Amino acid sequence: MARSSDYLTIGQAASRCGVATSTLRFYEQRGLIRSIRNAGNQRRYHRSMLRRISVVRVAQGLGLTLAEIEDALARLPDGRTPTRRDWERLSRLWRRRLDARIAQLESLREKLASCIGCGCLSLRSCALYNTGDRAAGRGSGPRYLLGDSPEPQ
Amino acid sequence: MARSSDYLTIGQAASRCGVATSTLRFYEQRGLIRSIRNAGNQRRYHRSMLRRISVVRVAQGLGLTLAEIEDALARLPDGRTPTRRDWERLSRLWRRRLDARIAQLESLREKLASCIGCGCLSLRSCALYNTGDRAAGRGSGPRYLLGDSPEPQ
DNA sequence: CTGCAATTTCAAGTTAACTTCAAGTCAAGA
DNA sequence: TCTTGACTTGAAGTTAACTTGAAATTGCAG
Repeated sequence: MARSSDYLTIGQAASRCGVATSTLRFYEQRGLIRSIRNAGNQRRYHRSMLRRISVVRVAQGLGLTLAEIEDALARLPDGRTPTRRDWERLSRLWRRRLDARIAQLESLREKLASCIGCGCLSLRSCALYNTGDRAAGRGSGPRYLLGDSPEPQ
Repeated sequence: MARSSDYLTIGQAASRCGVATSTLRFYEQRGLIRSIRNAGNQRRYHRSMLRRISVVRVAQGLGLTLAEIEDALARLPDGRTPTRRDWERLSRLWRRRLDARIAQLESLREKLASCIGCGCLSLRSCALYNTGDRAAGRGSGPRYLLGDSPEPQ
């Protein structure tokens, strides 16, 4: 029942999704995607997995971390590839994140505009400096440019 | 002529700017800021340096990397702390970055909205998937969530 | 003068999201 | 069968922006 054309090698899957093969192995190791093995221990991806990879990539484009994406996908019943309905729910959820981020940037822009003339940058009085938008201080590592998640989950 | 109150210890400067002392040492090592040394080889920051640190932090809040900030500050005559006029120019420049980023996110939001119903995520036809907004593939390291600089410099 | 907090330097660690490398195995066309 | 390209694993490297740690000084209050 499973035609061989339903399965792709890692190279085929990677080129279809526009990612490197190393990325797919990495995603699999993180548990974001899955594969089966052929007789020679090589990965084979079911075509439906392409959809799941796409969702991951779109979510990344929206600014989600792999951990958040992992979490969202893990909430799908028995780890299935998102159905149309799942995707509807996910994209609605993520849209709110995007809205929040845009609002944040717009507020920043306003503050910047009102500060262009004043040049104050006073630590006490400048709204721009006291915006609190900076992704600050939790642990080491790079500072994330998209800022903190406004609403976890 | 230089009152001692014109100079701050690293701890004082750090707490005034809301950063860690290690951050100031790191910035100095990167050439973003400067200090003089007292008799006992400890750093002393002139009050005007607080302003420069503020500019760095604001720029980071706008999503610029330290390399870009470094570059912008390096264009100021003999590395002076930004004057009101300098800040005017810088903030106008950075505002354009912010505008571009907001526009990018808004376009993404539109695409997402139009995809909520369709659930296609087709690699060929889906606008969302083919937005090209992902900060992809230049070298190793983390992928930056703010995307590529739309206009270098 | 004592004692403790703040500071110094330099090296190494942290985090995310991957990539690169080494050394070997598998697949498939000529 | 030969050869070449795709695939395997695990470990280590990459990048940004810092932080942490160790061992030694310095500053200042009492």
